[in-house]
Amino acid sequence: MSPHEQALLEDLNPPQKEAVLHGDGPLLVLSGAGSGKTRVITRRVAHLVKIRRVFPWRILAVTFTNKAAREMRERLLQLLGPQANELVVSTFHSSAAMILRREAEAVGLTRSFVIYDDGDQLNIVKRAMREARVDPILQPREILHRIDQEKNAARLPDDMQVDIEDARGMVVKKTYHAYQRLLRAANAVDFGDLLLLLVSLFRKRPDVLARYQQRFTHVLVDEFQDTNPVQYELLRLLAPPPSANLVVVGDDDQSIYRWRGASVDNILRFPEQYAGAKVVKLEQNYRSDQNILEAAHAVISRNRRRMPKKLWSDRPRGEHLQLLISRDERAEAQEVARQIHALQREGFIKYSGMAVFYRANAQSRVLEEAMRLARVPYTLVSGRSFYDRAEVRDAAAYLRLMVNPRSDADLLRVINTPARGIGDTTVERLTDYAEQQGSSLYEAISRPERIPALNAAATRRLAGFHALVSSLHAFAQEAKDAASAVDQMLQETRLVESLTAEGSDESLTRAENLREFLGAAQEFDLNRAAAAVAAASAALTEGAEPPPPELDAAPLTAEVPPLQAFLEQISLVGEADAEVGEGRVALMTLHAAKGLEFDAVFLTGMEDNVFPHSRSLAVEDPEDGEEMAEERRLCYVGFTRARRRLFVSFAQCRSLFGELRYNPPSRFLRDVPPNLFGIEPEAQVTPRPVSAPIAPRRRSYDEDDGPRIDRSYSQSPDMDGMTGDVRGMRVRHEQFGVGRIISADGTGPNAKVTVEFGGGVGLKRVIARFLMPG
DNA sequence: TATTTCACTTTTTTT
DNA sequence: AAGTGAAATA
Repeated sequence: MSPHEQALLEDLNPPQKEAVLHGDGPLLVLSGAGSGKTRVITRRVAHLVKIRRVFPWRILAVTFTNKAAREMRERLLQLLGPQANELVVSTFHSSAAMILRREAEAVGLTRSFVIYDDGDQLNIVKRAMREARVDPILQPREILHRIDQEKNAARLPDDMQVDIEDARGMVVKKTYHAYQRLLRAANAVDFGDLLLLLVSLFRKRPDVLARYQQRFTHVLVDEFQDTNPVQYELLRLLAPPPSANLVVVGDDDQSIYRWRGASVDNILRFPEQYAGAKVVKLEQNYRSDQNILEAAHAVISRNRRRMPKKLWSDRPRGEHLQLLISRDERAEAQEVARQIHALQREGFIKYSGMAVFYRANAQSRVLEEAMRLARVPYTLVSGRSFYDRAEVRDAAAYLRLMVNPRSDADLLRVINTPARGIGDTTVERLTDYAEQQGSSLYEAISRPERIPALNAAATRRLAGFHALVSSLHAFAQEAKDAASAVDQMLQETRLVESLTAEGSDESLTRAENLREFLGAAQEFDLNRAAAAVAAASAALTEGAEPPPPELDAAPLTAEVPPLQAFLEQISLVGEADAEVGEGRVALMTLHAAKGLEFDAVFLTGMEDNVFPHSRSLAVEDPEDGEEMAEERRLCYVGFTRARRRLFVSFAQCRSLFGELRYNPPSRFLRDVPPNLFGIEPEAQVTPRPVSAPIAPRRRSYDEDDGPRIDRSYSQSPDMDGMTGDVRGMRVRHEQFGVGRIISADGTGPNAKVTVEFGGGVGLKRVIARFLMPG
């Protein structure tokens, strides 16, 4: 074995080595959380290139999120040096977009097609509904959702099997038809199209498919459990069963995108589909201390349909999990901030090693406020908040219009931004005319005088707007980098000036955002230049043979003009990629947390209806449903992100949706054995089996119609978190019933509190951990 | 046409 | 509670 090879296999355990060394043919790597799967993928790629002499441009590594792609690219750069730049490492959507751009003509698009986001999609659906003259028995949102589902399932409108009796289905199908027509007319695609159009291209054109099959002899997929049918179909086309070199890596316990059409079956049935596939299990966890791992296992093991496996680790037991109980969501956020401070003061864990998770984005606001107040540096990892701001979207719409003036959705967005006296009436007449002519809006305003029912002023303004767009379009053809195009656009549209002129604080911030947008373009140009240099130097790398000229070895992005590439990044990547925030605590949703790890993790909002989400509880038999199973997996993902410290936190009430809601602690907390919180089973007042909760004494209390708290739960709370503002908090005690905290002393598991109980019991001093929130 | 007001929905998670 | 969209008003 060469020293090179030895270095690549160093510090890998036997199954990891097996996966890296696996020769040709399909391979399924079942990798538990924290079992080093990224390491396996990257080492395997390095091994392919360095030892097995596979050209890097023959390797396609697909991930699910941009974060994962970026991380993988970085690690490969370390392992391979500049050669790594020739690999194709990207998300499903961006690699599909790259290929689609090269083959645009074959699917009825031009190379300069644009990618529509959510909001654009909704507008198109509304238009499609009008044009298809469907009964509005379904809301546009609902229809869009169902169209998305069709796309996820790899079905075009004609593939939809709808019973003629099924009125709703027919509405969806008709709208879907019109929707696709509108997108094509606008030279635009949505997220789903990126995958679906590529699949249908590959199906219709074996010659095109063959080119890519020949090029990509090695395909690797990360997070395979989250692929949906289109994605799987794409893989099957590119790397056909049963014998292609397809490596899929995943963990059925971490499948959290069922709602988006992902199907766990893909991973469960892979060994059948690719008969003879080798299966490797990675079950040793290197990340989390025992207590954390056991808690995670306790939660996930209640799911029925799982691939058999159990993570193990030789890591120490570590610290106990900590439960934080607060009165409401503000107190919860404060408490989290306090604990963060404490951890930071201890000095073992830096801000950058901590993360706060929540189920839904709406929960982030309070947390942010508390962090700001407590002066905890944080970054909100929310995919794309910057690019979601109205002014930034306006700017992006102008850019897309520059590249592709036919993009009606973008044109409508900015036709009166900044205000130029083109009102709803004019727009309505314009769209009517364009629809009737079957032309794009841009085309229609090239001769506004032909539009009937428009007055002279409106005609003049439309002509002016047309001149603006066509001037920008002309500029875009020449633009040599993204920043100059953005700069030109900002100047000609006077977007910044009009905001500055408004003078309000808010509009000044928005103007600032636009300058930041220009900055983002400049940064993009710099990165692109650097990448070009790196790619050029890779070609000169010692020992790298030039690819045979008859083969397509060009980087997939080679011919894409800079402005288009920038737009693509905006649509597909968002800002999370920009900077993760050094020295800052990360705030994110549980979904965004997938694939990451932190020394300390705070899991907030651990309440039924929040997490598990109310939607998963709204089904007939929640505990049995696939919804609950997915929430459980999400909880598992959350727990297993933590290396050393895991804090779970809930609030006794929170204002949700405008009103105060009292939610019981999350059922997932009940699954965690109390000893993991540092509570010894002997210390329980009255131990009872979870399966047979005894009716509580104080019936009057439990007869309210609020949600029941399983009393077995009262064995577990650790009142450590109940520092600070506990006075006045309502609590409940096994024997004494409900009361209100008067005062508290001490901390930790033995903290005592004085409580005034009702029901004639009066003042009592009790140990805090025998109380539960009431 | 532009601006203001008021009723109304919205909150699951992301490419 | 806040942001959106439609109706009412200037």
